[in-house]
Amino acid sequence: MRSLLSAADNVDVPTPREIAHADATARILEAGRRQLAEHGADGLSLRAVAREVGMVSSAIYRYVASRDDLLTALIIDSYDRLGEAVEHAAAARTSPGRRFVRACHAIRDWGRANPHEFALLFGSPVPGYQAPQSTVAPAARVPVVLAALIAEAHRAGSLTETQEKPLSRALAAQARTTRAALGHTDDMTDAEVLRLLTAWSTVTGFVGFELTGQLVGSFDPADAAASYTFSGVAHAVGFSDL
Amino acid sequence: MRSLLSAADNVDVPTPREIAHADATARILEAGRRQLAEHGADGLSLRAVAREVGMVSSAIYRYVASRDDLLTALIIDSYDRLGEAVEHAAAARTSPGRRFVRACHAIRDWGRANPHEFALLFGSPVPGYQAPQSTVAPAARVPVVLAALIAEAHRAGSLTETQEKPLSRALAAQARTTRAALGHTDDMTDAEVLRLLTAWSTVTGFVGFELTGQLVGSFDPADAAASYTFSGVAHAVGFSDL
DNA sequence: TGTACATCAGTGAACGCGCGTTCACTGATGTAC
DNA sequence: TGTACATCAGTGAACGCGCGTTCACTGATGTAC
Repeated sequence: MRSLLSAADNVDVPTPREIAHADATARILEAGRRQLAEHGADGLSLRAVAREVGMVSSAIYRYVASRDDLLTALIIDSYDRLGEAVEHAAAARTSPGRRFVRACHAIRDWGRANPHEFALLFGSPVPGYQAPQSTVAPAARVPVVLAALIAEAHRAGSLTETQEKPLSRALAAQARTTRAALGHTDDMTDAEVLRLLTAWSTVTGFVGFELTGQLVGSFDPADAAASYTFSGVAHAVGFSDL
Repeated sequence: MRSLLSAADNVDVPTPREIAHADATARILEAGRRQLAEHGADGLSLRAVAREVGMVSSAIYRYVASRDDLLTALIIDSYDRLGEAVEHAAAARTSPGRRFVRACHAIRDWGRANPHEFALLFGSPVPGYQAPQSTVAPAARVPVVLAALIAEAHRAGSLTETQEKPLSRALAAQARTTRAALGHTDDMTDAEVLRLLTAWSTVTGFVGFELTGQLVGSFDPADAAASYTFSGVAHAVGFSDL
């Protein structure tokens, strides 16, 4: 009976061993996250992770194929956490424009709280490391949120139509592909997706400046400048409901 | 007579030994630059540099106090090269607005040609490394160039006055300080220096996206998007002479 | 229900590596008289 | 002009370190009959 049960359950219900394995993997990821937060991507070492979870270094290989494997998992995890924070901020009950600004602030807040992770995602490419396909979807989460807000305003007709420069054929094709990838073939113009690109660049660039200390001596406590800039960004995107 | 000569010359003319020392230092910097370009900041090792210049590793310490010392020198060098490229682009014989766009492209071009250096300047903070005061002036070169173009257009009266949101007291104070630091107390408004901040953020963010592969699958060969974006940036700053 | 076997988690030692930095040294190049 | 001495460039060995990864192993936990 028991064997029958477990045979049936094996299809979807995890065995105790599988649970333990998943638990240990989670603890390793958590330790890796702490390592990453404290010492940055280059300070991430399997041996240190092992030490932190109370294993001998070789035991890690039961759960993780290599250092690069762990790093990839942490990148995906970081994208997901940032994405989650931004999605949460964008889910407020206000106008799309206000939610857009909130999303920008969420990006900044997350970056300030997790500077090394932010740098891992948007800063230097880790030498010798090539991001695999599995990071693509998580990486798109933030743009997807921003795009949804723009499309919402577009549908509501509240997005200001600025006079647009004509796009070259190549650029228009890229814009169309990108809109399709974001799921907005019909409720977003080519010019709008390009304004999204600009906005997203501005916010990331601003936060990058702040985190790498470029603003020291000018806009150093950058809260006021951030608010001003993000409002301006939303305005430039065309939101009229700020 | 010789001793008199060399005594007199010692004040400003370098002795042969000083020349040799400067030469070796230059060769070490050059090797460090190559290391940095190829393997990134974390792949930079004094031993590898020593190998490349044909010295034994300990000999490097005749010329460089430590690894961090070399890294600082390379950071300054990178800022200076980027600054030089941008200054050169901004020196063309056209309208300030067009020169501004040219400067943006120069930033992008330099970043694409020197991705690891770009990442060193604007990407992740190197773990455990604190940028010393000596990097501040070189770091300001690009903003200084952009600010000069804005001020030039301001003086010519060709800068569009958009309706500005009022600044908070704190932000206005920072804007004033920044204008003063850039040497534009009288020919630039607070709003204008904030538009500079936004523009500079956008360009850096855009180039960062491109270099870290965030644009793969959307605006991947990013030339067209870059041109479009940088024109838009210049327009947003207020240039009407594009 | 109890025994025999397979699976898996974690150990401990070892591999080879490259690193930054120190130190006592050998020669060559300059300087002072 | 020639000798005595100081300065500096570069050598070679060594230090202690932490790393990623492999491998043969011990026990404990599960599975099959």
